[in-house]
This record gives sequence, C-alpha cells and structure tokens, in this order.
Amino acid sequence: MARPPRFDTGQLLDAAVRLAADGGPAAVTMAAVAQAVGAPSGSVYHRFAGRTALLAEVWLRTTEHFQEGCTAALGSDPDPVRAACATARYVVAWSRAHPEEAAVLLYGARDFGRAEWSAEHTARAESGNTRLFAAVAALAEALGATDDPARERLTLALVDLPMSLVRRHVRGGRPLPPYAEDLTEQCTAALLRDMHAV
Amino acid sequence: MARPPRFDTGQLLDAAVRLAADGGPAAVTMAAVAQAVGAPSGSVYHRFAGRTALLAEVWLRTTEHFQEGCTAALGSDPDPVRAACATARYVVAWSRAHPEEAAVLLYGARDFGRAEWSAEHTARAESGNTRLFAAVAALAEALGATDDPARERLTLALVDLPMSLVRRHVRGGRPLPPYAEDLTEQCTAALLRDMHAV
DNA sequence: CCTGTATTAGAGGCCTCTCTCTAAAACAGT
DNA sequence: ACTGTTTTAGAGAGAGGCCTCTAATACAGG
Repeated sequence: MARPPRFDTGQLLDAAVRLAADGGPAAVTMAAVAQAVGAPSGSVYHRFAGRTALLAEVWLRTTEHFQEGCTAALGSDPDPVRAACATARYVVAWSRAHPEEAAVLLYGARDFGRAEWSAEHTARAESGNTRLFAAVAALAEALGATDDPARERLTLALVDLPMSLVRRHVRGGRPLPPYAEDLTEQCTAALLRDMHAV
Repeated sequence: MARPPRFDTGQLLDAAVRLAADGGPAAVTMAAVAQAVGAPSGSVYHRFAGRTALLAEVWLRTTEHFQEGCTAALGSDPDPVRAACATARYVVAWSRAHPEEAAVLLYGARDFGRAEWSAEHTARAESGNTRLFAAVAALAEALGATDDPARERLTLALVDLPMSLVRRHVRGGRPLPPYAEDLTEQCTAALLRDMHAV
C-alpha cells in the first residue's frame, strides 16, 4: 500500500549513536546522520521532527536499553549484597558489549538538549528514571540504608563507580580490560561491607 | 605606551567557563563570550587565535588550577592512607569552592576540541597529566599497589569516586550536600582498607 | 603636542547547519 | 492498469557562527 522505506528509524539512530560516540553530541547533526547512512536530509526529517527530537531519541533509546537490564539485575537475587554486586557487574558488562552506547551514556541528558525536549520525551525520561530509582530504593531499604548519605553511598557503589571505570577507558578510546568486571565487583563489595560498620 | 586593555584574558576565560558550565562546551562560541563581557568579537580574536585556542585555554586553565592543589594533597602526608583521604576530600572541597570550573572538569579534553589543538596546547595538557600521574604512582607504590587492577582501584578511590559524587549533584544543578566531604573520605578509606585483603 | 603601539570597534564574507517545500518514485490492494 | 499512500530525493531559504579586515581610539614617552 506504500513505498517501502530504505532507511528506518533504528538505522538512523544507530548512525547517530556512532556519531555521538566519537564526536560528542555536537557531532550529531541532521546532515551528518543523513550522510552516514547515504540518505538525503529530507529522509531524516521524515523520521524525526527536528534535531531536538533526534537527540532526545538517541538519549532515550540508549538509556532505556541500559536501564532494562539494570532494573532486572537489581532484583535478580534475594540477597541484597549479591544483587548489588550483580548490578555493578552488569554495568561494566553492558558497556563492554555496547561501547558506542556506553559512550553516549557518559554524557548527560542535558548535553542532548533536554531543555528543549517535548513534554512526551521528558515524560519518557522521567518514567525510566523513577522506575530505576524505585528499584534502587528497594535495595537500599533491604540494606538498611535509611539516611541520605547511606543512600548516596549505595548509588555510588552500584552505578557511579562502575561508570567511572568505564569512563576512564572509553574516553581514552581503549577497550575495557579483562579484569574490569572483577575489579568493579570487589570495589562495590568493599563499599557495601563497610557501610554498616560506620 | 599603548592603549590600556578593557577586556583581559582572564575575564574572557571566566565568561567562557561560565558559559561552558551551564550549556556545555557547545555553548562556548566566540560571539557568546564577547556578548557575555560586552565586548565586540574582534576583542576576543585579539586574545585568542580562534575558537580552538579559546576552548583549549578554558580546559587547560581549569585542569591546571585543579591539579595544582591535587598534587599538593597527594604528597601532603607521609602516611599514604591519610594522603589518599586528604586528596579525596580535596576533590570535593575544590568542586564546592569552584562549582563552575567543576562543571567544566566533568567533561573531557575531547569535548573541548582536543583533536584540533596546537602542539603547544597538547604539550601543556600532557605535562600536567604526567605530573599528576607521577604523584599517584608514588602513592601507589607506598600502598603496595603494584599490578594494573590495584593501581586502577587506587585511581578510582582517589579521583573518580569523588568526581562521581560531584557529578551527581552538579549535573542536577544543585549544590553539594554538607556531608559530601565526609562521605567521600569514608568511601575512599573503605576502598583502600580492603585493597590488601584481596 | 606629537608619535608609536596596543587595543577596541564593528562591518562583512564565507561556511555550515536547520528546516521547508515540491516533485518523483515505489509499492499494495482493487 | 489505476489509485492512494508512504517514502525518497534534493534544491533552496534563512539563521547563526567563525574569522578577517579596516578604521578609530586611548594611552606612554619624548
């Protein structure tokens, strides 16, 4: 009933992610994406309302992809310490498997123009965040982390520390070393072990 | 013997840092900097060879400012564990005192156009890095961190973990909580304490 | 006061990017 | 074959940013 598409949304987003990974969000221009897949600029505008929408989709698809497995890992084990370690491992393993998307994740939503997003895109971002926060909060309660510093320490151990390890290597353009997952898990365990002692 | 300057280099860099802090490196345009201080664009070009040079100076002045106190903190105490904790505290305290520069530091040199820097700027960046690496390496040896994973764990404890804490708040636009320094020091201590146990 | 120099002042060219608009193309169903 | 719909295809306007260039300006020293 209609002409078949030569360039679909996923293909364009893939190209945009690649551009963002090795050039930062500023390198994601409509012209660059079009050229990367060999399409005229009109085809990109047919899929996305504008550059703002494209950047929002790049960010949202990547974070949602990441958060999907992350929330799963957070609830993967009845023992909260083991669940935390599994989550930390997941962050590193996911980044190893998806280095370009990991490079996107090292930026923030603001770098992808969050201030100008549509209400729909903003809502999607908040929805994903609240779901992840809920899973972290549940784990925090299971670990007895009741006050703000303790909750923040948990977040550091779960997400920020693994991401830092990833950042150090991805930003340098090198692949993650083989011991990355083990190192991350040890650090996370160390941060959780001493939490009750203080 | 000459007309006195109305806009000096430091003033222009201050404006550029402010723009970068709340708009990312992309917001640092020659026109924006000129407008921010009320100067014509020609005055900006009189101080900087071009946008590439301006971005490089923004990054280098900020990192050098940060590294100055950082290397001092690394050698501030003969006991390596105490020196490490002092360094971690310094990272947070410096960010609290200089929130705009801290926001710049959360990006990377690549985001400030490192690929197009002059040889001179690149050399300055490497010089600062090697000095800092040397101080970290000395501390690593004092702590018995000989292999790659142990050295990386030390770097995480010293710099990356404090920076993560800063990132979480600065990126959200909020000030650092009062307990930030204490929390950071506890986390750093926990990571170092268990290092020998593994 | 006169001269030399560093700086301001801003107009204007060039380039890139965003976005719009029109026309053509390719296919499914009748 | 015809129709309707989606998509490609690409030209072109408008805006903004980088950079250059020339003229004017303000001061120090003789």
